[in-house]
Amino acid sequence: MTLKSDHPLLNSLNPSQQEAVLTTEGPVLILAGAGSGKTRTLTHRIAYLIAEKKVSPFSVLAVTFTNKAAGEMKKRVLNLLYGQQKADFLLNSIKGPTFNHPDLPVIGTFHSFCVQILRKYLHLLGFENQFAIYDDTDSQILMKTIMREQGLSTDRLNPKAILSHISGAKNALLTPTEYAKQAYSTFTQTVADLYPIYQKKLSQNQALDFDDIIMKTVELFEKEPQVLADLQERFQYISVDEYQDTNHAQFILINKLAHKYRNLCVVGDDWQSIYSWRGATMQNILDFEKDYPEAKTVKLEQNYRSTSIILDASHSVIAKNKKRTDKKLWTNKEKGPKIQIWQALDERAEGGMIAAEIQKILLQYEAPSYRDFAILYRTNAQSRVIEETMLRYGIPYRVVGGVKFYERKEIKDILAYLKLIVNPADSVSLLRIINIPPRKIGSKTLEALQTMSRHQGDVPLLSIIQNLQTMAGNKIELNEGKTVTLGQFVKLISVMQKINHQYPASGVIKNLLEESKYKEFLLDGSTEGETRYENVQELISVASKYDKLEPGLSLATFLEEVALISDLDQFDDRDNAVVLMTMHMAKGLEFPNVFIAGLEEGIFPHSRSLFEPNELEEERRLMYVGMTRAMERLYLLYAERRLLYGDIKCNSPSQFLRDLPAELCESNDPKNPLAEDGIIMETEAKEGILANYFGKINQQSGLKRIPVENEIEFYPDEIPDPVALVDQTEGFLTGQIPNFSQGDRVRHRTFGEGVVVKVTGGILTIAFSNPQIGVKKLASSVAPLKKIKN
DNA sequence: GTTGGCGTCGTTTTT
DNA sequence: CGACGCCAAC
Repeated sequence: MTLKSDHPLLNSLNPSQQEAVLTTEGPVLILAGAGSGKTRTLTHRIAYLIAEKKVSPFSVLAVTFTNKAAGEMKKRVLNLLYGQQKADFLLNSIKGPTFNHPDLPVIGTFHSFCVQILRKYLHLLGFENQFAIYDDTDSQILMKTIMREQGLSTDRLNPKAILSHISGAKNALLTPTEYAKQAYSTFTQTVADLYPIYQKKLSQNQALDFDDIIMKTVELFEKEPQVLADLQERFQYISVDEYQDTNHAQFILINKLAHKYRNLCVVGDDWQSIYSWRGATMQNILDFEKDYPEAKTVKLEQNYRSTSIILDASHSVIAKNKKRTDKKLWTNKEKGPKIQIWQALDERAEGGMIAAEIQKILLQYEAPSYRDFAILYRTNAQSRVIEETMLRYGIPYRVVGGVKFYERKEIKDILAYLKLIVNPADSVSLLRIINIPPRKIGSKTLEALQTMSRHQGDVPLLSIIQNLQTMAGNKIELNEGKTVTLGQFVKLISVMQKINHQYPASGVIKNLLEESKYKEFLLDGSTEGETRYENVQELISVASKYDKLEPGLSLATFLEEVALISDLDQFDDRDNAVVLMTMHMAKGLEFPNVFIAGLEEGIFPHSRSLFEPNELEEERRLMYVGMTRAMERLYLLYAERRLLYGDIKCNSPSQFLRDLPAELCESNDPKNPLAEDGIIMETEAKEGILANYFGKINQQSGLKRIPVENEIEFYPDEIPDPVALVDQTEGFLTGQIPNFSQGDRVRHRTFGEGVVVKVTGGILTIAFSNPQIGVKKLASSVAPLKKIKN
């Protein structure tokens, strides 16, 4: 291949990247390792197509998984094409998708791209083009309603589990009939019964759930060949980012689109496939060369992100996986500091060690700022304690994900109102807010309305209420008072619909707050109410970004984007704050300093995947993703014991630590977390701690040990901390919580009931009523004990 | 119809 | 430990 390295779009790229850019025609598979300049290559390739190959931007499509990735790509492509000034101007002046813009490429997520198509063509499938988009919560409410109607108890059958099976079916493009054919158990049979009802209800509400958005688009392509042909003709050059995360439906969707011109460029890394639980099939990327035999494959193996120590260590972790392609990343970067493996006393000390280290680095080096640090974890629940520590240390932080803004009650309420205003058929939204603020419309009234709706062929509830006014003397036992109340609600909605024709999105919300009395309802004098009101104000400011659009369209566009927004999109890397997020969320990001917390068996790898080899491999890929976020320093932490689901647990250090080469690491653990026999098994809490304190010290692997710092210093002095402290003289742990005294009756999780006969420091001597167990000594701070009434 | 108290339940990752 | 659902009392 001749290298035109003097070309401005090529001269900053390495040879493999250039090759990827220059292969403009036909299918291309770019296997891009972590930190290998994947986005850079993709954006340069798109810019090259347009600027050099004179492909019309209108014919270019690039699909990503997150809005953030799409936004980033859009920004970078426009920068390359037009320079920063014009790019910024363009980005600011266009709101919403570029689907209908003649001079810009379409760069968006799978979902937003499909929504654009469906807004235009869904009527061909018997839906209205102004459909609503249901999120998980909406779907759950709907499913619960269905199950109640079907007389299925939501106690015995979990609506979430049913929905997740339906989701799986949709990801595999199975219609209710097809799903029913392969139902193999009583549970899947139940799912097979509920799936068609769920679809019918969605359709009555003129709503699609997330999976429908993809599946309906594929259905549209199948049933309307002309639509597909038009789109094939339009999108002659297609790129897909993170191809390893596509599910079957997305795979089919893209293949249909690319079928005619076959100019399909997919980019991905099977080592970073972490969404199989959501239907992603890594097989799509592994099979690309089979699906497109003429494909050109380019491997990007030079890593520009991490030090060689981080790169080598993460490589030895991923190398343990059996199912993966072979590649070897390399770097020009220096070795860098060793990976720090730290054992903390408990989850609070873990947070303390992280906070102290952040402060230490900030003092030691002038350059880093808070935004250079990320704290990653497996589950959102872990963020809480770390957050508290950050607060105590006065370190500015930002939690991405977790308690989600768009899932807050007040936000969902306002959005439900807005959805109903735009789409009066949306009865799920109606049910959510018809009695918020309280209007004395309770379950009795609603049941009556729902019955009427069913008898009239599932007419939307709002129409039922409207008709109540006209058909005087309705036969259902709704007294006049109720009819009046309901009439007021209908009036409110119709007033708001008029307002929607006069004001842009933010104006509609402001009016709504007054008209519906929702503002009064929130501002009840409590501080909590004020916070909620602030959240609503925040929503208004988001909505005001759509104020340039004409009334009506403004609100509709706002709702559409909000429905597909994720919390990652709220993450602003210009914020000067330490970032806390899950490793899933962190994919695609990079930070100079990364802490991974909670490296314990049962947490990471998660307990649910411990016994399933495929899932364990996915956990290991997640570990790989987490580690490769780090540029300079990487810290891996685990706690000796941890408060988990209300109990104190002692988990052994994560098995992934054992995959690390000792010479690349330093540890403060007196035992060796890297060695097989240094691992204590999960045991009764007390035994775990004793094993840790008196257990065999394993020195054989050559792991470099750093001086053990006094863990207590990680708790700030000024704040009294009730957590157990190490009693140096006895070598035992003395607990302050909870306080037991002689004579207390207690219940132990496994030993059953007993009586405290002696208290020495934190050690309780308990006589259990079960003679097989007898008298035991337990550490009060960690034993799973509860006081019970005498 | 609304409120609050109490008990039970389940605890992953998310476009 | 926390969210949520159910039931009993207002």
